[in-house]
Amino acid sequence: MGEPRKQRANGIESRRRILDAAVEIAGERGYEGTSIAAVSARCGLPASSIYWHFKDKDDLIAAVIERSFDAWLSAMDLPGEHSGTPRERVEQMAASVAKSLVDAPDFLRLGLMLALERRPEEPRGRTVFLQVRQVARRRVAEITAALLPDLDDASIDLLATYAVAAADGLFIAHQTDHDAIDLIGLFELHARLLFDAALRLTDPERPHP
Amino acid sequence: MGEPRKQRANGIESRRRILDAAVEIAGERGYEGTSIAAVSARCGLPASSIYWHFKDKDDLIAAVIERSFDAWLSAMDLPGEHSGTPRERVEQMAASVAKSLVDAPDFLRLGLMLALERRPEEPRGRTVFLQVRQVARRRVAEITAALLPDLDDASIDLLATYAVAAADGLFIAHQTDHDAIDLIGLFELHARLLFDAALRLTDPERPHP
DNA sequence: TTCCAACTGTAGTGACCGATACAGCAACGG
DNA sequence: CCGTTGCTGTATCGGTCACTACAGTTGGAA
Repeated sequence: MGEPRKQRANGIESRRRILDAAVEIAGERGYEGTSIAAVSARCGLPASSIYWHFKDKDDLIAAVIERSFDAWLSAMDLPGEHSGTPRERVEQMAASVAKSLVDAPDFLRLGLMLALERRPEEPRGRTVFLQVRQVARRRVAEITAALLPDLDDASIDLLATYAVAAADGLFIAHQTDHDAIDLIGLFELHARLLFDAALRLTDPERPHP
Repeated sequence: MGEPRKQRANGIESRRRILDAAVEIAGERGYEGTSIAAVSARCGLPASSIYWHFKDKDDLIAAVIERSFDAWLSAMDLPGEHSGTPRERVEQMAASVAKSLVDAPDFLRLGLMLALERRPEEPRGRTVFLQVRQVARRRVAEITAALLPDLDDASIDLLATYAVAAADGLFIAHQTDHDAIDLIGLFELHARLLFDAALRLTDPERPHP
């Protein structure tokens, strides 16, 4: 069997243009509001090209989510070195996440839009988003456990759930009221609150500050 | 001039049925996905009745938001008595908000769905939601200032913004993963984190816990 | 009883929806 | 040169969209 035939140059280029247009429109108008005609008009390619690259509209949206997720991951450079105190490491992580969300907001933006919907036949992009997000939550739980070994499992789970859920909320506030919200500052506060809470949970007898 | 003619009994009843159907469908499928035909099918009234009660689709969605807001407000019984320590009062408020969001989730649910969209011609329901939410944020800031008079304005603003934004995130987590998320417990944690952070902000020299 | 406002039912409007059929074109391997 | 493959252009499908025209129907006021 022959190797897969090399695709022509403007094939991947067209796919990129379609996804670029789709991520814009989906971010403006949601799943249902993303019409193929609108994507076609914005990227300058006919509908038949969109349907050549993607099976159907659901497949297109799922591809948008997946590409946005990759872009977000590479925008977020988690500090690999285990440097500094645990508190500093938590603050570094929060800053890194905040910066990545400012630079590559599409993934969380579209994902949350899909997540809030509950249509009878769930879009594939929604399940992809929820799965990825579940993985992220577990990662946060692992890191929390590594930084604060004294925490019991229930506390770790509660903290991790709170950490990512609240981060979603801060992100939405930033997206909704772009000018008035300092996302970086909010994530700094978020990190401090979380760390203090973690310390309190390790030693419930600690007096209130 | 005669007094406004009393409307017939099943006029308001029909209006209620339309709104009930619309809030369900809008909560499932978002703004664009809420078709008049679907609302008509679910409430059993023809499209012409919907257009008699509401000017157009935008007006219907706005009415849904407004009614959901009223329902949410009356589901949230904020403790009027200034009883207990400030810490206890904050925890009571958080519990009250959490309970109201479990009992009457439609307002925040639909509002956040609309808030995340950015269509060129903004739906009226979205502006209504954002305005109401801004008022709520100011109320939180006022209460914070009253409970902790030593806080400067910038800290109050930061805390209030964080408080409502994070609450949104917790709510979304609960809506998205209804079974695995204990919204009441998360709001308890939320209240404690906020109060500790407020204390820290009043006295930055306070040693870390 | 008559009248009129408050609705409801029927039957559409043109525009748009997602999706497809299919011919045509460019570029490559042979 | 040919044939195959990757991709685009045109044209259209049946279905659904928001919305409307308009003729009932109902019930209280006069």
